[in-house]
Amino acid sequence: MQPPRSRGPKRITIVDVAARAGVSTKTVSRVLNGEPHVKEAVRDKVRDAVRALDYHPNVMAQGLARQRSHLIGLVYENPSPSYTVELQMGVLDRLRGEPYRLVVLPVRSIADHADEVVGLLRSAAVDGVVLAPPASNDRRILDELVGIGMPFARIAPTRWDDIVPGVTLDDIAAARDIAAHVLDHGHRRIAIIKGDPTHTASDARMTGYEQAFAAAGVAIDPALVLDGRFTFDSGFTAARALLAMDQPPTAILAQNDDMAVGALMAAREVGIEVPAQLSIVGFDDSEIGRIAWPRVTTVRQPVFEMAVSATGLLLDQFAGVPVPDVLPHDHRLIERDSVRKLG
Amino acid sequence: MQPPRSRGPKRITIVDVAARAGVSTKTVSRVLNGEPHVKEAVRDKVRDAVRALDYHPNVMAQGLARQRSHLIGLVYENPSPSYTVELQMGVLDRLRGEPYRLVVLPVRSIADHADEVVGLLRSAAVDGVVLAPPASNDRRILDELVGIGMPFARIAPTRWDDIVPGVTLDDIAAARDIAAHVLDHGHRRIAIIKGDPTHTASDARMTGYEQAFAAAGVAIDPALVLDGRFTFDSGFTAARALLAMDQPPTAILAQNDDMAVGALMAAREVGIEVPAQLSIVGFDDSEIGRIAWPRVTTVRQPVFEMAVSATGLLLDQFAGVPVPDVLPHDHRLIERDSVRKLG
DNA sequence: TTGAAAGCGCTAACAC
DNA sequence: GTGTTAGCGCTTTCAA
Repeated sequence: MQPPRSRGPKRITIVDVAARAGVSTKTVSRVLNGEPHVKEAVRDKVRDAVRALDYHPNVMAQGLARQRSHLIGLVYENPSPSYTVELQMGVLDRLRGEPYRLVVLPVRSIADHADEVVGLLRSAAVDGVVLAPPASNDRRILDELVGIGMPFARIAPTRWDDIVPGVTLDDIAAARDIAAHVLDHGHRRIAIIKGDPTHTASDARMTGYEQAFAAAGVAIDPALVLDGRFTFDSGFTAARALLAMDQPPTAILAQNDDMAVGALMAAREVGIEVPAQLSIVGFDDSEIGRIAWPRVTTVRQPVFEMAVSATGLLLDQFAGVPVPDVLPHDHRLIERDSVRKLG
Repeated sequence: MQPPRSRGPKRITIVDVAARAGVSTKTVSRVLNGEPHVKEAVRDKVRDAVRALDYHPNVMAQGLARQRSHLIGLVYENPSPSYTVELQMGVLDRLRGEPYRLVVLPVRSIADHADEVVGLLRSAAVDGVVLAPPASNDRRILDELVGIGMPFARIAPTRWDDIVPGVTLDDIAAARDIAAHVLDHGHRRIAIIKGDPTHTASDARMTGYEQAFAAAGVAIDPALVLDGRFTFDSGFTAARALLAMDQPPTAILAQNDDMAVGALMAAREVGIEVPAQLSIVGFDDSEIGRIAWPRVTTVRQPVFEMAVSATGLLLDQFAGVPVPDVLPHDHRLIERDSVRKLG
């Protein structure tokens, strides 16, 4: 294929439409934007001209003139694919039918690149941004955003610092519930696979676990607490180490479903049956936990719905509608087949 | 949260930078865009002013002036999440470090909305677009794109019609290989779960199956051929129907991995063991097939790499570099644990 | 109800 | 090397 590929003939502009309809460009603009004060007859003439010429407004010119791009950004890290997918689907779902497009802005490591994120947003010319964890918890990013006056919506931050709006989930309570569930089933030698240490959710969930252990009067064995990365592979690796111990745990609390399924795979590789010999629970209620075998018991975090809500928060800000500071979302224990009653 | 949220003080423009640096706006522009013919001393002055003012170019103004948005679109349907994720990651991977952003443009049903796709692209103001199947096969979309001179790259179309460029995979050969693999293992009563009927890949893969069956002298039983949708659920449903038959198949060819894993789940629900009592194979080599149990035998389609290549094709077009018409990618049989030798 | 003209912030063409 | 002057295509005063 040869390069030149000229951009075709000259583009049709609002001037052409105005000329053809015999009106001014301002009138065309009025019709296009549904503004009042145009006679119906004139409206029709303009619409005919638009159709006849197959006119499409130049979005960048519009953007320049009205100072908005009709683009929104989604900033996220990429640890768990299942989380990311739901997140994105939620945003897209809310955007359906709205005159806004989604620009995806994955950031390798928010912790390492926090100072570049806002520059990224400016250069992407987005009107606003949905911040997934851990960006939703990054003080530098938030402060800068407030500084330049760019609207945002925070997803599931672990602390607010009076920076709003956002949607929330009680990570601590959710983690407490799932840990309590495992403790209730008689497990005492329980391992924990934490998420990415740079995500504050990892600490929040750990806190929830600790509360449940304390309530049950059980001590957490530090030797059984490992760091993961929220990925399948990291769960696999951590579980393999755990299961190779002299005194392997009877249950594993993984801080998300990807890692739980990774742990499942590790158990299988060494011939340990779940849940017969080992119980495993996750966190999130991702697709991956539903299709695994056995299906993993988890605590549901409504990621899709939170993404929908957060996007709504953004759209409302654009519309000048007052928005609530915090939109809470509920977690829910989902009992499936990966936990067994002990003793 | 209250709405007004003023857009802050007036934005800093190139004029401010020029004034502060004591040069013309054009010179600032030159420095910013790394153009030659500027004295090093002047360059420094401009850079200092940029830093001091925390100046960020207005992307829409740039876009309007140079007639490019630095946005690229990705058009896809959403049947298989695992496919979509890999696709998107491939595009994003290629875009890393490039001054282009990705706008995701999911379309519910390409077949039903083909005529709206190009309008969508225009209104998204993208410079070019990566077309995933089935959009990459839609003649209307392609013709319109050629008509308005918008660069594109087709991913794995099943027929070219001289509309290039794109990346390709031999769906027929890949399907033939995986079917032959199952036939080689002695299976004769083989069911087929096809993909979405509106995707031409479904027919191409079917053709590959037929060739393998013909070569083995085996007839395809039409009663064992069911339509799926490329989703886990559709694979589950189809397999359940298959396994409820008086004479259930001994093997299932699913046209992608999501459906294969769905079939796996269906088998488990009725107590049929895979691969002991039933062999199942997929197509794609998606993440889902690797984490399932047993891990599913499949034929690899390098979706990620194809997305990378396609995006490269687009960037090269922007750069005016001549690009190859077709970039072929290879498939590869991946033997795992879901097929058993019969008899 | 409609239009003329002045931006929006940047780059391109052409001087100097 | 550097600056001047037009646009890019649309929306917005503000008149009429």
